[in-house]
Amino acid sequence: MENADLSLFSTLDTDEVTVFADLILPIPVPRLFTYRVPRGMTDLLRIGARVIVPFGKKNSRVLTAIVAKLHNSPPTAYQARYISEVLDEYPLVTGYQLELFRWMAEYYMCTIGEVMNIALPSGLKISSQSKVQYNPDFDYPELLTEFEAVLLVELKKQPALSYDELGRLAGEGTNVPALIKSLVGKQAVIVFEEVKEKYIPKMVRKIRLHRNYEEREQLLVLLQRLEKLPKQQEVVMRYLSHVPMQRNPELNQKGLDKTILNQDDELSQSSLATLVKNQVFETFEVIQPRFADDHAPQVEIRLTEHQQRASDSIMAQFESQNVVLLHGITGSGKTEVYINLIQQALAGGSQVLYLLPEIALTTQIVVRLQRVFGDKMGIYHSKFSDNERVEVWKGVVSGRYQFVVGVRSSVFLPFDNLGLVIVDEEHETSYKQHDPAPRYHARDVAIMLAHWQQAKVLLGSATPALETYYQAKQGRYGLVELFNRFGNATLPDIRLVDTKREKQQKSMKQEFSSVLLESLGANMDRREQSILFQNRRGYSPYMQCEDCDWTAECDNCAVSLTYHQRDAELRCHYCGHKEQVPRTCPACGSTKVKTIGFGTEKLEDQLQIFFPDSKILRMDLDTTRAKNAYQQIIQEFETGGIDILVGTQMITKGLDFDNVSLVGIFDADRLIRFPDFRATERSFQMLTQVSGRAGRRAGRQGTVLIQTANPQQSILQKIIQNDYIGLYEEEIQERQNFNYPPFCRLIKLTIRHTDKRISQQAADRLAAELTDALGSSRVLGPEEPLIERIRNQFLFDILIKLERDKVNVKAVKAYIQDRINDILTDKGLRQVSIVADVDCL
DNA sequence: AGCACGCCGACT
DNA sequence: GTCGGCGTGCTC
Repeated sequence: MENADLSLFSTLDTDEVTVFADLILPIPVPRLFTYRVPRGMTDLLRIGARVIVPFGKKNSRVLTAIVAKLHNSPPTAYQARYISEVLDEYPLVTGYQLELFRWMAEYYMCTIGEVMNIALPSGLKISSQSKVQYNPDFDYPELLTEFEAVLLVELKKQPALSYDELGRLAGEGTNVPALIKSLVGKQAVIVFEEVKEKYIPKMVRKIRLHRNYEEREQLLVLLQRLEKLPKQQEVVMRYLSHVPMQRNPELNQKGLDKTILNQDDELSQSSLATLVKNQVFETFEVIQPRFADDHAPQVEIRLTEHQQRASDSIMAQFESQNVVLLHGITGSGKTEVYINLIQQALAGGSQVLYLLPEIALTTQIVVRLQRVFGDKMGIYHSKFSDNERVEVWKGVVSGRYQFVVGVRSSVFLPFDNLGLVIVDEEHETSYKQHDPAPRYHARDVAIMLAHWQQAKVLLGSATPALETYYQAKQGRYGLVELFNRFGNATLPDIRLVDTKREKQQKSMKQEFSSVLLESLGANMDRREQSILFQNRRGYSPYMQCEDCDWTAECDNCAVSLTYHQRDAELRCHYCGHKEQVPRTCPACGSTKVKTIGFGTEKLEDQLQIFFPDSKILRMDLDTTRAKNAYQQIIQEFETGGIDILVGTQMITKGLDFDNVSLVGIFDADRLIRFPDFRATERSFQMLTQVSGRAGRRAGRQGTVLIQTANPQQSILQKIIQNDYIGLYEEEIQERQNFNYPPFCRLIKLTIRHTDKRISQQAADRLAAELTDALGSSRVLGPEEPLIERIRNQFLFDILIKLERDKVNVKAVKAYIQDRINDILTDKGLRQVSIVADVDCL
């Protein structure tokens, strides 16, 4: 450290050179920020550690930053400011992550600050909270208003208060910012920033017997002594029943959660208090990990012959491939294979990451994994509180969690020794982040991540993304296929129901074909369960006047409003706008305002009429908003004697019910005809996944009924035959003919502005410039998207196609970014927003 | 992103 | 005459 003798000898030693740090700040500005490292901090500061810095004009903000680089070159153009605090003694962000951040910013055309913002749970970013305190040097009381004078007397007694706290003190209805401004002006108070860690470890109060009573004899003496104090004796006995220290005296040191001991009665509380006072018990606090240690027994997993062969084959292919695709039909028992591979990787001492789509994670799969891995497994999920996410992050740093199951964002966890990454349901589009940048695809990021850490990647799906299967066919990925259902369960019998014919025969009852109604009835009689799938929530998607054709539309978006019967309102599914249901047509006054089309709510309604005695549940965004609603519905469906579950696509993912033998699918045609080059692939995936919910138990074949007006469609035939490969071959040919992924990369540019002409103008100019540089075959548009206006912003899309290997993608992206920046700084095109979505889906 | 600075309408 | 609306520009 500071050594006087040494400094005498050194002419220009490093201690004398000012150290600068290039920092990643959580703001969307495409560069790092250079700060000075204060003298005493230089030895302490590591790359990857978090620091607190002042930021903005007049240091108006306080931000958490990450050290990306340390150096000695002072910036020439400005005076660097000082770092104010170091938050981490050791890097919180690993070198691999910094590399990942840089790569993502470049690849996904965003800033490194945006990556940091999404990567770190907000509990690891500091909150800067303004605090107000009485100014001890205040001496102009004559300036104060009467109200302020009264308030100040109170304030004098208090420690520093936050804005909110001051507001409460001043009373309801006070204009707090104005009050503070006034008080600050009169120098009556001081305002300052208090920096604190947002993350608060959870503390648990525990008790244990005093050391004196750990010996068996002493304990007996104690119990003897308490003979006359039955209440106290009972408390000790209760403690001993939870902590069997007769067998193992060391258990006492771990103690017992205080709340367990005095659950119900207040009497035991006072008895306990006395025992603590008399030093029979002692209390202590420990930091409680937020994930309860359930000491789960290590369940032995037995693989079937097919599973074992798949597992062996995957391991063999890992010898020569970094990525292997496990293509296994629904219900083939991929999870057991995963578990087997995870165990092998963990035994080898490396970390494992298991990615699941958001919804699938909340379900049975986690329970199954927990039974095997117990508290060694971390769970990273958006439904968890921020503190819990920080816990997992720190647990990965400390080595507590070698294995994490998580959603998309868990690719950002600070792994440094990954051996295996599993991406389950690899085709799921929810792996692609849409809204805030970085618009990343977790599957692709996982592959990069694994590449840097020399880890292996296993992609799993019953219906792989076309891109993925193509890579496997090209030999760039390994491929293992599982075509047998677990425990010899058979695949469901999938049948098409011709709704056009039933309509002609007048045998349709509302949305239900006679075939479906009969099957539902028969299924109920057998006390078996059914699932109905309609990928549309609400009661009906349109409300229309029969006389003048007026339809209810959103004021802010170019979409029709959906009628929600339960809340008796019209809702926009894009901006959340709500309206009352009109009694008469707003345009012509007619009373013949009808609903058109149907969603899950309407199906539920009609079902209840057809089957008055049945128990029906609905699962969609509207019924799963509450915290645990999702699990509750699943639980109720499993155990609550429910006959029918009606749901949107969220029922397609990862649910595993034994007693479901019928699946009904509505409006398959709408899925198939969706105007998008991926519509066929999507339909196949979605319909196959829903179908897979039927008949997962061995010895009984499930039935799937797909209602369609056009049973001849080739894709429906493929679904019936479970012919993924046939679909792949047909579809890949189309993709090649029209040059779509996997034969090219797509970048979608979306231009938005409240003024349609300005939006159009910016889009035209951008498209023209890009066409000039890239050629017209690579630039499509601009064109209005299907929904041309959202939240009062007019949208235009430009699609850029870059063929693989032929184009310097890096350079093209940089060029596109330049053109975008040109437009954004053009005086005439102010406040247009342009968003680039790389590898858009 | 968020915050300050700066230039035009309804109010003590 | 001021408070405050939000357009514009910058952040080490």
